[in-house]
Amino acid sequence: MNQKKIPKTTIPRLFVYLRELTDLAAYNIRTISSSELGDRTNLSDSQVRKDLAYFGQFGTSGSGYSVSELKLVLEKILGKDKTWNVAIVGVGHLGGALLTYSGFRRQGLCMVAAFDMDAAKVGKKRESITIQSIEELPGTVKKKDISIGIIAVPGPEAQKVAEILVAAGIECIMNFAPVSLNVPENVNVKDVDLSRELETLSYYLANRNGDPKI
Amino acid sequence: MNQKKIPKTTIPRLFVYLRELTDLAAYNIRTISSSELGDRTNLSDSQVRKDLAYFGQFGTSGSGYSVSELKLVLEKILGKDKTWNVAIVGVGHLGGALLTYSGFRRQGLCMVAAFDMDAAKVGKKRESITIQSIEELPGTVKKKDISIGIIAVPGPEAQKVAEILVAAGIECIMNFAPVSLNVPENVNVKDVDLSRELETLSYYLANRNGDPKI
DNA sequence: CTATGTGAAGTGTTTCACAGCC
DNA sequence: GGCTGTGAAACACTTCACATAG
Repeated sequence: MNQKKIPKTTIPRLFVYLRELTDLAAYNIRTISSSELGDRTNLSDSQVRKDLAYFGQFGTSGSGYSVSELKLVLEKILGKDKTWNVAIVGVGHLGGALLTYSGFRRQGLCMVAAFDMDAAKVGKKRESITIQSIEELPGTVKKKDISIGIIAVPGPEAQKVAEILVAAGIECIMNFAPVSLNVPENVNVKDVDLSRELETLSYYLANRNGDPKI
Repeated sequence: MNQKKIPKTTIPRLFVYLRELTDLAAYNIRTISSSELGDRTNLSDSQVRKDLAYFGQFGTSGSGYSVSELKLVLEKILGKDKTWNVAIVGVGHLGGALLTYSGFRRQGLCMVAAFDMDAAKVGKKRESITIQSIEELPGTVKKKDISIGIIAVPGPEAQKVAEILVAAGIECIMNFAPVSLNVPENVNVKDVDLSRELETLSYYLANRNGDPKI
């Protein structure tokens, strides 16, 4: 086995490097060293080298990495040649914002459908996407080749929505509801709990100077 | 030194336990074992026990933990008796959604001010909060005792905003911009990069069955 | 008999430090 | 000289397994 095990933490960092390289390329910078790339991303130089070394040898001793070459390599590794169709379930404040969030499309993620349980919202349009009833989800997932589902419904509804998504064949879920979802092993769930993130920040605020003892 | 080092990963989990305990208390469930709490949060029983044991001995051998007691203990540890004032910078789609996101208030986080660089937005109201010019930030932070800042501006503006927040005395920042911020050591930054999270999900989608090699 | 609390073992990740190359 | 690629060491976190308590 030639291939070492790649830490789960490495992949998100590769996306960070890629963004930085895209910026650097725009400024016509030709080469960059691991330590400089690390400075720009708040990571250590050895971290940068190790992450990249999992996938091959792309650098040149003495001068560093070619920006354009490394950018291409990362795009290949990360599958940026492909685009993925995304559906959102729950078009409240947050869901609506995500629906219109321009950052996704730039990264090869296409928001192609939106669903809501609220009959009053069904049929309304948001940025060229017509909100559909949740009953239409399975059919739309197939028809539009959707592979990622975003859950942006209130906590108590989230598990039910997850089951509908899984039944429709979705294997990648981004969950904004503050509950722990139960899904089959083959389904990948990424929890993004905004309150919890903020709360965690505030914990450190509360225990800034004192000890974190009870 | 009586106090063992607490893993950084433990704190977010304590918030997860607390939410579950709040649910359990609402259903009048009196006691819970580590393994049952683990099942409900998708964590292992030993993980639950270890996390709690960092802060003391709250369980009873043979029967488990008292729901009400543990809930109280966690609220104390996590500083849920306090509330924190939050300001948001950047009232676009995402910032606007966060501004009106009801989940924060429930968790002791009060959104009290909003700022935007766009003069057209300044003076407008969103959910009882009047959008202010960024120049007013330092004064408002002091006047309203704001301790957490949320950055929801486009990437290129984020670093500048971070500097303004830091200069105003903010030590906790939640950053939604897809850039790595440079801030002094005493400032706590939590990056929430929605595109990156989705991209990471899609990476695993792309490499589901094949090897993740280049 | 059930379930906690906890050292010890195991696993995963990051940093160190240096040989080798440009 | 400067910088990469990489084993080895250090560190961090999770799981195991069991003595101990109700």
